[in-house]
Amino acid sequence: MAVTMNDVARAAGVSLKTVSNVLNDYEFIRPATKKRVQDAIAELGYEANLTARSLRSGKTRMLGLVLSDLSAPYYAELASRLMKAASRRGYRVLVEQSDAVGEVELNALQGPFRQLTDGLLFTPLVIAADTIADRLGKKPLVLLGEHILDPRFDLVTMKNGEAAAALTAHLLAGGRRRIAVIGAHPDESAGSAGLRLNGYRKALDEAGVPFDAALVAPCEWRRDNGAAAVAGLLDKGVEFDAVFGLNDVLALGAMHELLIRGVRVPQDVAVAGFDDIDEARFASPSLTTVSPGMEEIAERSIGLLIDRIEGREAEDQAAHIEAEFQLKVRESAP
Amino acid sequence: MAVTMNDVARAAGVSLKTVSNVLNDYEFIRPATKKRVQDAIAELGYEANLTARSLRSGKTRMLGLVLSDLSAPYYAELASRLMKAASRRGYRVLVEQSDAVGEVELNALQGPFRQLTDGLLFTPLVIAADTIADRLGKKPLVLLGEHILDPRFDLVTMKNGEAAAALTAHLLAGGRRRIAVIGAHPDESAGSAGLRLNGYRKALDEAGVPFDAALVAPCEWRRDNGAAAVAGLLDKGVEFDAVFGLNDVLALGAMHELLIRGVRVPQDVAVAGFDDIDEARFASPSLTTVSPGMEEIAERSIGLLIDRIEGREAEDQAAHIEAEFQLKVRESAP
DNA sequence: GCCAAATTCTGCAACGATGTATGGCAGGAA
DNA sequence: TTCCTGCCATACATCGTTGCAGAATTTGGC
Repeated sequence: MAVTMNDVARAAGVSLKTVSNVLNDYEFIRPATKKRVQDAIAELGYEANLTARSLRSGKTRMLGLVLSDLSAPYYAELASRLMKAASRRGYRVLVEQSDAVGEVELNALQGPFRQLTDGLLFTPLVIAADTIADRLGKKPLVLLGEHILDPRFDLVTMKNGEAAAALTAHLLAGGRRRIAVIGAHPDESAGSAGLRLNGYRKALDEAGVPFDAALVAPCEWRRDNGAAAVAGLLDKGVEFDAVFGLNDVLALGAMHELLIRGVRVPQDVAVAGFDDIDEARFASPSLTTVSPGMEEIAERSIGLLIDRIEGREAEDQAAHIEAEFQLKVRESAP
Repeated sequence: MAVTMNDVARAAGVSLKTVSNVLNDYEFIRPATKKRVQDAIAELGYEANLTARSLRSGKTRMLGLVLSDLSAPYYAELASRLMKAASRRGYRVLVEQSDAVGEVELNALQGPFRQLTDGLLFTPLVIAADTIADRLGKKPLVLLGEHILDPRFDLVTMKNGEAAAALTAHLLAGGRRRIAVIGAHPDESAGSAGLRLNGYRKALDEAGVPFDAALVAPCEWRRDNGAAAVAGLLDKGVEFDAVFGLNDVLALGAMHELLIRGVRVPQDVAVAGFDDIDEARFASPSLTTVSPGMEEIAERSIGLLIDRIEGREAEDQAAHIEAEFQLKVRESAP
């Protein structure tokens, strides 16, 4: 049905292999032959069969991206950028949503998903470094965003702790003393939540402000949870003059709840988030947050992964890349 | 390197083809044989090579999704749902971002992207129905969201016109008479923008409110454009008591600009959007909008596409499915 | 116990590309 | 003339799977 290399070969009066050689830029081909083949290709509208090529070469030119949920704005923006960066280098990205379910994460590491891709960008939310190492095959893997600083794995991330500390310091400098933290993950210290919480505590320490566990609300990073967490604090009568949402959607959910209840932002309570999603700039009031250098993260993680795949990177050492962050001071916490 | 069907066959003491038969649920296999094969598979940790299977069968069990930009919240949420719906049926989704560039849309229809997928979910923003028909191969295609109501194509969409009319009627019922519209696409009538604008005009007509072209601001559907459009209207001195953003991010951008300039929402100007993205519920004030029945859209478009792929649907007639919408009245336009 | 039919299993040839090995044919050196 | 080298093109095997056709075995009816 479709035009194959064989048809092209027949049309150009050469062997099948010569067509293959033309396509793969083989050195020794008479210009005249090359032209005949290329003309035949154009005439017949030949397109290489990627599946056959993959079977033969063992490469798919697809990268896997494993994240919890594409509908989360941060991941959506990141995925969009990653796909564009990959596309520029001749790769596609296949996305797998784990919903933070360990089994799905595992399957992404070894199952059919792995087979379909030449390398993986992985955001491990549930499974641990040793599990990854166990199940990891020979294909390259770059960890994304979280902070499993393990000599076995490449990692591209941002300065979670430093950024959180800088943001907290900013709130403290604004005179806030009781800063609620929303979105902690108590059983985890290496993930973004843990690192950001550490940054927060460090900034408090440095300012000599005591840490109060009552101000920390654990929850998953969703808008409605942010709102519920603030509601919980208010209902319990916990006093606070600022809210630090460990990511933007949490902060925005929290801000919504505050405003509904007549709490003024930032006059009564300042609000700050983390991620600088597009929405943060246009919220009302606009949201003070940390910009994680997403463009740099996308570009460098794709670059690193493809370098590994194509063997351009020394294999003996894992790369640990930390993108630069920027504090974005806006209305919600001036 | 990897375990192949041949290895399994040897281990189970059967022919390679019998292993294949077991994997493909061939009817006539002795239970004992089946078990021997399955045990061998489990023991060796055999996993089918999807590339080889694709080459042989001509199917990839991947669906293509073509949209303009995954970082737009509506598309991100839609893509997430589509991927989950596809996953339940044993398919994966490969996303292509067109950035509303015609050439990319074309390539998605016929290039390598098409080859990698068994069927396409396509949101045509630039190219026209005839172009699609020209370049369309034999693989199934379902149009998504836009309104190319053409007997040649399957279409899953929502009642854009009706919903826009209902929303406009709601604003009119609230006493608004000068409703600005943001995000029109003047050169296009079959797309979402055109249909929604028509619905708006229809509702005005029915209420006997004159249409004023000065109230219509054309722009692409981005948050910053929404803000800029409102700024333009205000600066030009155009009077209005409501803003209808043709989608939510436009409305949210508009609302942001209004609030910055001290215009009260909804007291001075009501604001309404379209899409009911997650963010709408948590904006401040929360955004009145139209919920497009996204779950239904996702479920039915995936179902339809897979039915076509697997030949379960009569081929002689295109399906035109319109999901039900819901008006979500919130604070921004009570 | 025999034959036809039903069941169970197998071998071969693809799917469409690429790597390896090798075959011709020039032209220059011996 | 003979041999070698460099250039260009080809044949064959192969990647791992499934469709087709048919071989081998069992079953059932009488």
